[in-house]
Amino acid sequence: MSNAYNRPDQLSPELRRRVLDTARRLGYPGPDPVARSLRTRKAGAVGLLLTENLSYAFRDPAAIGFLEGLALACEDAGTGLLLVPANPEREDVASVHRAGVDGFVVYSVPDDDPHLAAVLERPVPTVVCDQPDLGTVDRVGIDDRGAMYELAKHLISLGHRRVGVVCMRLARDRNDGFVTAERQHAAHFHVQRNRLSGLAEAFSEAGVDWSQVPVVERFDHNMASGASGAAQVLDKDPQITALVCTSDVLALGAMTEAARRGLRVPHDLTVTGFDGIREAEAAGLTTVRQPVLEKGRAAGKLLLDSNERSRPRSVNLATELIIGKTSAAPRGGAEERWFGP
Amino acid sequence: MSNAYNRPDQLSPELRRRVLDTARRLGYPGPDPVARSLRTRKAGAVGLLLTENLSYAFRDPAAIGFLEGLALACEDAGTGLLLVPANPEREDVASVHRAGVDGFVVYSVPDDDPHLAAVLERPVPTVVCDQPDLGTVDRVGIDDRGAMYELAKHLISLGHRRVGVVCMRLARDRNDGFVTAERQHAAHFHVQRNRLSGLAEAFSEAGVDWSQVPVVERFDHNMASGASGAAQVLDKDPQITALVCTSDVLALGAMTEAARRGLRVPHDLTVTGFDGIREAEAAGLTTVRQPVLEKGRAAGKLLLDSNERSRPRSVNLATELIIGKTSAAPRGGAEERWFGP
DNA sequence: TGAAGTGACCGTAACGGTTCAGAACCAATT
DNA sequence: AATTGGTTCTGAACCGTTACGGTCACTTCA
Repeated sequence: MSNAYNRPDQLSPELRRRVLDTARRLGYPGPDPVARSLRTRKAGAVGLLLTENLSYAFRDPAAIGFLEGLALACEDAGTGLLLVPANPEREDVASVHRAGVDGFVVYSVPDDDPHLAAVLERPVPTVVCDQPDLGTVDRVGIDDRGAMYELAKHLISLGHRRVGVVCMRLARDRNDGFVTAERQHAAHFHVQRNRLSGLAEAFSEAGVDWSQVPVVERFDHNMASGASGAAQVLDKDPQITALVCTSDVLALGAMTEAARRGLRVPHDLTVTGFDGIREAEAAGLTTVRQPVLEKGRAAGKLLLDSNERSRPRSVNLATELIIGKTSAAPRGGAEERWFGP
Repeated sequence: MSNAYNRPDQLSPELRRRVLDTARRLGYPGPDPVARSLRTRKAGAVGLLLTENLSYAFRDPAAIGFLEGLALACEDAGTGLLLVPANPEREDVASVHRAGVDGFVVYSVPDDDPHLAAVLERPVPTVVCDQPDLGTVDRVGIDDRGAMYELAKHLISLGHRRVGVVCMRLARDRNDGFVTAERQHAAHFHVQRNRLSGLAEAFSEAGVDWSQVPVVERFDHNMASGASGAAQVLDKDPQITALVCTSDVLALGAMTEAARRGLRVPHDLTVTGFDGIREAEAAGLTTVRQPVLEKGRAAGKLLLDSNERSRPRSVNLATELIIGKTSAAPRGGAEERWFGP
């Protein structure tokens, strides 16, 4: 039977035809993929776990780029891509247990996410992306810390000393407001933690007391968050000359808030982002470009040819500092601001 | 055993603990999802089939919106979403046979796509989207024909009589060039066929000989196609006053070509799109807005509560004609063009 | 004291394929 | 006639789980 469908050379054409005929006559719908998977121990799909609601993957430009790259790797291998629903609100990891996949890609979830723990318990190869190196599974990412350090050096060389920061969520709990040094240091999101730490290091080296720098966190990642975060920072210290955002989306939001306040970018305020999404390029944003598509593709490749016996691999992709037209030297003295718009 | 994991109430806490303990000691990785699926006849995932390479889904704005809506419906139901790799170049439908899913959503594939045929043979509920009503499975879509008819009426009322068209691929074979009446009529993509037919009807009613209207087809769907398609139409008949594109992406590309030629939109040339994507709104494009996200969500909902015994449902969502700033009455006489730039 | 009732626990039969060993068959060689 | 070799075909084991019915001990009530 199975042979008739999958191994035509194993039997005579006549028998094959007869088998297939009666199969059709009996209304047999063809081999059941699940039963086949059980026997062959191959699901023909890889699972993708992300920190956010499933639909978030289609709203965030960087996530979309990552997905596109991952999808490219999958279709090259003829593998399906299963988006695993992992509601971050609930601790329900059943969806991870239920996923019939040959491996997992985990994209930017908090270190202590129960879904991640559930994935690691599954006896299938796993690639984590934008996560700390666990030592036990493959990893792909960038040098977030170094890239942000370089961006900060750029701002410092322009003369910025009084800055503010808007960052994405740092942990699973919602904290829309200022961030303590404590919380910065203990952030559960690898990416955010390292970007902040790169910033802190560069500015500390330049003699800035980092503990005095206003850092505002936003749970939701969209332009509105960037705008309101920027507002909160600017309210706290109107004299900052540069606003560093840990993502382009936040930075684009911050730009709208600056415009709303009549602050000209970069003349009155320097704004920087991170990611290098298309919209940022169009806006001429100073940012760090990271190869999101390549990241997805690399993750897929790593997963799909994981030789059981190779030690966990760790891949760092290159980033590029993009100096756009949203960064410039600060205006003369801060007191000038009194005569500003 | 199974009970220890899934049915804590069926056994004493003490035994449960003991079972789980020894399971851990023996290195038992938890119940196998594939075997579970086989037994329970539930895969916990729905499959998505689209006409293009998998990664296309993440490049096309309308497809992204659809996916987001579908993902929303899935996460509401706690279901996974499996992207089925269906390379349109190859006739290989194995990926459809291999997909362990509880149902399929088919999004905008050609009528004669072998993958679609393979899906229909699978004994699982299916929802087709942007496809003709097959009568046997659920369908969700819009009134492409009516919406385009309405758009055409708008152009006609502005005074346009000499127009050109750039459309997306009409069949599985690549035909980057002019389209015969034959090919328009026999188009295998339901959406394109109906949009063209709505156009043809409206303009025919207005006394235009549709067989003389230049219609250009592009296989790849991106802005570059829109630009080159516009170029081809304008080369053929420089005197057209309006360029109708069957998607916003094509229209945005057409706008760049118009700009390159020094044609001011809408003063020298009216350009219209279809879909109502964000970028079109930003550009002030005259277009038909369709609720792509709702379409995805509706498809998911339909699939996820498909009562076995209900007759196939057909859902048409409402569209809205958006009159932007890329459409206006044609300039005086066409001969004026001779003094143009 | 015995019958009936209640839980907790256990054993087994599918689920629907794939795989592989070996049976059956036929032809050719010794 | 018996051995060998090769091909085609059949049957059974296995993949790992869940559903279900049955056993067993223990309680309750007449």
